[in-house]
Amino acid sequence: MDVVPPELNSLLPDEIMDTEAIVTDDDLPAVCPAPPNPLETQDAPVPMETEVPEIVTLCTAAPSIPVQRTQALTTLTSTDSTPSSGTGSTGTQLLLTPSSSTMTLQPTSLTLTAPKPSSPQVTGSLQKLSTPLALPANHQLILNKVASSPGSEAKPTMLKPDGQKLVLTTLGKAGQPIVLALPPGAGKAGTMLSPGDGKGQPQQFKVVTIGGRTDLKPIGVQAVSTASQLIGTSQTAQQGQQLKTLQITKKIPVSTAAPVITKYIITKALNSKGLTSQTSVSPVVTGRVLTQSTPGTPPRTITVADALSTSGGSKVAISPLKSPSKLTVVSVASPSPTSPQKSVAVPLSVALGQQILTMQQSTPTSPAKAGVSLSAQNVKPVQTVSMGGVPPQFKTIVPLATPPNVQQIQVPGSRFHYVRLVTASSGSHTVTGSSPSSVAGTIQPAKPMVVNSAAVRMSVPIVSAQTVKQVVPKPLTSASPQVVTSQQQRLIMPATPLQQIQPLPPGTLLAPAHGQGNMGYAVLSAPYVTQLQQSTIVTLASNSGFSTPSSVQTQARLPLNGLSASDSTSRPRKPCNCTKSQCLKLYCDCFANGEFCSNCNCTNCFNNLEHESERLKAIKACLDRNPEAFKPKIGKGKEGESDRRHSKGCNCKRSGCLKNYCECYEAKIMCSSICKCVGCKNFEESPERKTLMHLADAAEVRVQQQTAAKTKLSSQISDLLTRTTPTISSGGGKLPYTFVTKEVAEATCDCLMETAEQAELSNQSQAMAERVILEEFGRCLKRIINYAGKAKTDCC
DNA sequence: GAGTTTGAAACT
DNA sequence: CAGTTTCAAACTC
Repeated sequence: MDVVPPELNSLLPDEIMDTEAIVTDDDLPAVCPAPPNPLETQDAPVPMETEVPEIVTLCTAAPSIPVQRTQALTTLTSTDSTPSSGTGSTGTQLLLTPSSSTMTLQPTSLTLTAPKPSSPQVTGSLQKLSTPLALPANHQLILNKVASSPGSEAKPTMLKPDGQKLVLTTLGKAGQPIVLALPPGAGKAGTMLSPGDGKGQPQQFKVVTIGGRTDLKPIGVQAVSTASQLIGTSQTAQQGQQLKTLQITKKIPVSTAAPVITKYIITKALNSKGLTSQTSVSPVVTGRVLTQSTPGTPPRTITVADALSTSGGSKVAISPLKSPSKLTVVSVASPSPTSPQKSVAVPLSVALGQQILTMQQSTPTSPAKAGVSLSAQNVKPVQTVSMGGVPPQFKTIVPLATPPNVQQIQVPGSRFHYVRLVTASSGSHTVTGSSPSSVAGTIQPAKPMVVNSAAVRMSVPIVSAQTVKQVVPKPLTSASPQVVTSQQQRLIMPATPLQQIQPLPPGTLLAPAHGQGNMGYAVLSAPYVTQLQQSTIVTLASNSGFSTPSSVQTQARLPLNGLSASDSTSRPRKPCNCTKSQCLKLYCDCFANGEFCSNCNCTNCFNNLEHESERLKAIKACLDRNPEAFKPKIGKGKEGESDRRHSKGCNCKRSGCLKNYCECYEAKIMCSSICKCVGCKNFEESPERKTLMHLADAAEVRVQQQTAAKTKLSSQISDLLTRTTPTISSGGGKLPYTFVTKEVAEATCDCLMETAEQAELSNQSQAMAERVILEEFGRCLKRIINYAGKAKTDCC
């Protein structure tokens, strides 16, 4: 069994997990469908967003590349999702030619094409990257733009403020990591990545390196420096950004070769201002990196294909959450082709906020082909259905056509919840454990195609999505359904406290992975994980050859609502009790919050994966009625007003806005000018409100004090009794001291507290109260001793 | 826990 | 857009 290495968790930058660091952008479209793939005509055309997503395609240009499986990644092409895009003189090209002898890559070219005519930066600029890459020693290739158009680097303005830098890194395979960095100029091309929302958001710069040797850290460093340069040159606003490099070492079994130690180096840009919203991390999938979330950037599709033969095709979709939220990366296993030479084009489709990054594996049958073809068009496995007006958070990707088994793994101390999806073909692998030390062991040596992935959370901008894309499960078209012994799917899902994220509906995409790669990845939002937990897991287990379904059952289960136990306690979600709405109307809080119902008391609930189609219809209906239906009701008020206010205002008539019927009061905010309430008492100077507040505060303090007192008392009593009992005798002999249980101590505390309260209520003096309490305590002790003695006697 | 009240959502 | 109905949560007893 593969277990997500705990190291991934520990090594992942905090910012990744920090939802607060996520930048939200309402303008981002939820999902960017990948451009139709000419090669895969059977797929229905992917609906396009209103905003045309740009696509970045990484593909290997050299079909004839020597079989050394390694970096087939040769071409990076970013094009507008528009089919016709990409032609234009405006394209920017980056040429990369690895000079390192150690590199198995054929001289290739990295081409970035930004078809956006409107972006001046891109226009007519052809940039070449210095091909002679340094670092042959460590097998690292870092692409830097050697000659860039004068404007690109020199002019920070060239980059849109919110422009995002695209850093493509590595794919390195055994000891040959490659880092591709798109310089600002390229980023321009990157305009594709950062469409001009004009939000002025700082660029994000992330470098992720996967695979390669253990000594890759330097790469990260270098990448960092590069990134820093880029940042410094391209974006003035982002000065002071810091980069962190994470290194994750994994042993990745290769099909026929000995296991290779692969290191994941995640370099992230940190905003010196506090790591906040500007940080994002490129998801690392199966040794591939692909994505960057770019808050404020328009929908874009990035497709990357690399020559990694070991990985299975997969698609990754990250659905934007209503607000920053956690994303889950799910690896999807698919039948792997029999082709020994695993040259696989792996289109990765990831939707970040409005970006979709499509990873797909084309399963070439050519035995000796290291060549990788990759294009956005290969996104076929995933079908995106446009749901007009559906918010991004509802962007949904329908479960895999061939649902995998899911195994949930919770790594102690990790904020991520891992769920592994295991395809039916998987053997009887069992989870080896989540201990950090088992990293290398987490991957079955027998699984040649297993690729490591890192859990990455990306910042997902809030999208005011006008469209919803739904990914429909596609039938596996991959060639040979050869059964692979180790097809595994791993779902990595960070679970963060809900309060940190806006509840998000399923925004996930699970695309059937094709090809040899046994791993696919998808990003799931927590609700989906919950659903998977509820349904898919079991279902899949049943129909799969998975020999140890029980193991699935016994896997650490995700806490409710995708929250860890601690998280759940921090903000438990109230279960709904809907009876007539099928939980498909806004009456239902779960639905309104974009969550699946989980552990609710509802009847005839349709707010789950089993009724995804109905649910989507309902979502659409709600959005038709009110496009803002799923947006947070509590938002920022106008200038001069309170920071928080109800977006629509309340309409209370009888509650005085001082009961929880009032949405303003419930949100603990005061009514504003837009409220239409009658007899409102929920305003700053309201005496009633102040009284309520004081009462509430007093009550809260009282509860806290009582709790603290009880705890302390319990501890003291327990300690006292524990120490004294052995010597306490009743009728001679020692009493069993095990009778002082927690329950006994607590019961004693309850008695004392009750006595204290009665004394307080009867207005007794403190001295008197203390006396009464002590007397009660004495009685309690006596009773305890008596019972203990009796128990001893009975026992004897 | 049952019944009532309340206001948002849905409907007309 | 206004009035009415439906609905589920909040509240009361």
